[in-house]
Amino acid sequence: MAAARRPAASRAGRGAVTIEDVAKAAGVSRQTVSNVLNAPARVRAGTLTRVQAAIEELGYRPDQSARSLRTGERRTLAYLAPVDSPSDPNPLMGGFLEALVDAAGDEGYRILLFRPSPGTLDSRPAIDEVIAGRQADGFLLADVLRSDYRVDHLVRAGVPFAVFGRTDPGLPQHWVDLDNKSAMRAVAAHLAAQGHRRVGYLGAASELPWTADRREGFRVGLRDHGLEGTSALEPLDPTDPADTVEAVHALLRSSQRPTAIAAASDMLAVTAYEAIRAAGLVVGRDVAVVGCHDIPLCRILTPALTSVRLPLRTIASGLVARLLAQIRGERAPGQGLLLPGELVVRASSSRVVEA
Amino acid sequence: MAAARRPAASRAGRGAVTIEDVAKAAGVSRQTVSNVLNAPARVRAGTLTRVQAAIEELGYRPDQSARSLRTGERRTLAYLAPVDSPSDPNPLMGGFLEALVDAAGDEGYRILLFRPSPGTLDSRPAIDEVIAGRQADGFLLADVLRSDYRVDHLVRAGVPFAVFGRTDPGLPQHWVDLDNKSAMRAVAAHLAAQGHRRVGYLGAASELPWTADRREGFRVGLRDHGLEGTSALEPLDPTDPADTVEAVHALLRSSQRPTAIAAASDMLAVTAYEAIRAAGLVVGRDVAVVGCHDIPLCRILTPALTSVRLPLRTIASGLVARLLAQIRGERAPGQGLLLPGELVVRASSSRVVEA
DNA sequence: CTGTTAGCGCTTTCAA
DNA sequence: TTGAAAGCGCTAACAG
Repeated sequence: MAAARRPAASRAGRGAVTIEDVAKAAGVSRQTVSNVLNAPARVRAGTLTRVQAAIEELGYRPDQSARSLRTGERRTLAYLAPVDSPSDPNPLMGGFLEALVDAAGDEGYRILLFRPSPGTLDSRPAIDEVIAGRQADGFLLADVLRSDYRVDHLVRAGVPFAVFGRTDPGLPQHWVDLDNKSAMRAVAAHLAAQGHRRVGYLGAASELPWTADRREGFRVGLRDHGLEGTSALEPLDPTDPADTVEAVHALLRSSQRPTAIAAASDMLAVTAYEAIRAAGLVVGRDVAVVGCHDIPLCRILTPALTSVRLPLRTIASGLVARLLAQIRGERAPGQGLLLPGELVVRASSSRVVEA
Repeated sequence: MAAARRPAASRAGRGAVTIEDVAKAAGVSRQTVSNVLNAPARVRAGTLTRVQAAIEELGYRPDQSARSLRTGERRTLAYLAPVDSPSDPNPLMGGFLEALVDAAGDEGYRILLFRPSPGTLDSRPAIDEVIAGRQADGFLLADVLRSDYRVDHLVRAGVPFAVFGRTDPGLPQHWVDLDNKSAMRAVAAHLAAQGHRRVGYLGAASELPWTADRREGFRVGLRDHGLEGTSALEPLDPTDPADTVEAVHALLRSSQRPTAIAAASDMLAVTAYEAIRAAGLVVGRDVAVVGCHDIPLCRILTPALTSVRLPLRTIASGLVARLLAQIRGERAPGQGLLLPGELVVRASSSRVVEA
């Protein structure tokens, strides 16, 4: 057999089992095999099982390239990997990608990772490249800004896409987002329930929309429960811990020293831990702390950090569902999906404060 | 036209600009356009620029599926995303993937992410699926075990692949790995240089080969410098912080209390921080700490954590180079590549200890 | 229900 | 140096 003669790379390249091989083995024509795969209803039961047996036997899978060329479907979704600043990588990116691969895989789609070519800031050429090369049926984006030129570009290109986050209304888009406001309201509610009256907020300074949303949500939460908020601080450079430490110290030194601090992210919360300790106070006893994102570290810290968990799998499947609905031309399952975060209460905020 | 009837997906699907369009625009035949792309030397300078102008003008890119069908090349590398335990996600995975995408992109290749279907533990069916569907030209693997059935499977399948890590010798493989032993020797050397005499080691209990390598390297490092090592500990469940805390306490309570602790990973080091504090000691002053991996958190901690940085970009480009060499049938640039980690000294271990 | 025919967009002989 | 013809593996019409 020719196939057996080829030593290496035999299966991957030429010489792989084709639809013709299956047809021959099952004693039918190519077309019947194709029907078995794409329109089983048209095939008589007997033939069906016989062909399926042959497929199984030979380990046949349709060549994706051939199928794509014919149908125009790529069965691939392109994910634009965020230009992750090496200084502040997203520890959840790995988990999110896995969730994405699983969600897409459930629907028979694959995930193609792409990025702007190194050294380039503009993602548009990279997007155009994928479109022009017909490498994907649609696009997935994360970390979308209020006004995002990438979304703009995809809209113009007339290509299906879905985003995690969302721009200002005005641009048509299918999106999934964490309900940042409600999440932070819930944090405020939790702190109120624990008996806290004076609480501080440690915000991040970033153009990502959740920055403002979380602060606003927290503000509303304070009002809901008649809490007294020490001023919401905006460290200038969230990647510089010294800056954040200074901000926390300012909070702690204030005449109205808060008994709890809510941070806009877990990383900020960690810095708050350090600052609180440096001030001679004990986290969880003197000052409660709550973070956001629920990165793995939260469980490792002492005390373990209360945080808002991102429903990564739900986000991923929501994105895939919305994107596929467009690709298939179905009515979308609602254009946007606002997901609640899950408050995971741990030791950093579980002590009840006396009035 | 049937194609024009399709409403959305217009550019991505049918109706995209084809080689024929370019040929028409440039007033040449299809093949000439193809030659411009694949064998520019064969085309007269004048024609070349004219065709290139038309390509630019129309934004033409060859349809990947068509090209693949013809050539057998997929220009795609499949990366098997580790089955990331939700309990212990790898915070560097995002950065590693980005490095991989960049390295592959430099060579004109894309990265296809794939995983075993949810609920399945065995990656082999997923691998077979990619092979049989001819979706990739080769495979990339990480977190390889000493005896790894996935490597075994790829060898059997006769498909090109490269791994981050390596199995026991015996299986043919092209690999890139961190020189874990040397890295830990360097850590020991660093601690010796700082004047430490009694140092402890906090090991992880895992079947990943680096676990043993790092411990062994550290042991050798101790000998090199005549250091006294408190027993190397193996927390039973590295994901359970309480367990690790207990281990560190045991170290600190020992009659030969170490003045420094080297941890096999940053996460363990963080737990060591907590345990040291719980014992009423100050990290960096009473006890120096060193981690490994240099996750972003290291810079955020107080004191900032000394750690061994993984050269992710070099790892990625080394993997891609080795894989492509096989795919192209070139002689590989050396089968294995052992890379040094970079010791990043920070405040957690920069105080010099008096003798 | 099954087989025949055609062609997706591209590259690769081979001729001119 | 350029053009004509063939065909990669598959699926969608259509014919039997």
